[in-house]
Formats: sequence, C-alpha cells, structure tokens
Amino acid sequence: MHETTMNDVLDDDEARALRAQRIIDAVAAIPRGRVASYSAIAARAGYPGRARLIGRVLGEAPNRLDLPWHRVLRADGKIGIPAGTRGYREQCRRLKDEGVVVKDGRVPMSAFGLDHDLDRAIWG
DNA sequence: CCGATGACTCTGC
DNA sequence: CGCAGAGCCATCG
Repeated sequence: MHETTMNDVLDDDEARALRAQRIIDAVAAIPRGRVASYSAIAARAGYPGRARLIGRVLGEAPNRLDLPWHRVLRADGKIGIPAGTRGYREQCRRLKDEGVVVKDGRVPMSAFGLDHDLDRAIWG
C-alpha cells in the first residue's frame, strides 16, 4: 500500500487495548493468597514468551481497577519491582497481608504459586 | 534507524 | 548462588 493511515493507528490502539485487557483478566484471576509469575500470566493471556509485556501493562493499568498486581512475581519468586522503591514495599505489604510468605523479597513459589494442578482448577 | 531500558526468562557454566 | 548471553519487545531519545 502506501502511507500510514488513521485507520492503521486506530487498529494499533485497539490491538494494544485488547492485549491489556487479556492480561488484566489473567491477573485478576489470581486467587487471594496465591501468586503467579509474569511469564505464566503472559502465557495465560495468550502471549507466551512475552513476560516483559506484563510488567509494562501492570505499570500502566489504572488503580481504579483494583488489580491484584502484587500477586505477580518473577519466575524465581522474587518481587519484580526494584527493591527499595515504594511499589516494592507496597507489594511486600499486600502479600503479607493476605498470608503470603515473603522473605528477603522472595516468595516460595513451591508453596504459593498456582502452577501444576491448581492452575488447571482455576484456569482450566 | 539506532541504541538504551526495563515490574522478564531460560540455558549454561 | 552468581554471571553471561541470548531471546523477548514496547518505548524513548
């Protein structure tokens, strides 16, 4: 074709919005007291291998959605937000508030992660 | 277009 | 456990 049209731009926005929505839904599905990795959420949302996208979307997501963003951790169980920041402390607090063990900024995924059989029970 | 930057991950040593 | 390297990819300057 030729130049970039207004429709192309709108399509991009729409795609981005859909992407965000799918990710938001996946995060919202994480039950209280449990956690999931960025990569697991990415896969669940339909974007396997795109873990970085999750952090990006969560960071942009409006607070009014009350997303359980704190239940999303790195694959090794560590908090993804840079240590020492406000978000880091907030995530730590929220997790502990719902009974999740956080030691040295890390959560034992073997005990709180919803991998294996549990994830199937929740996400099918 | 390029390079740098992350709320990332996996493999390999 | 740590580090390097390679993918990943939207954003930014």
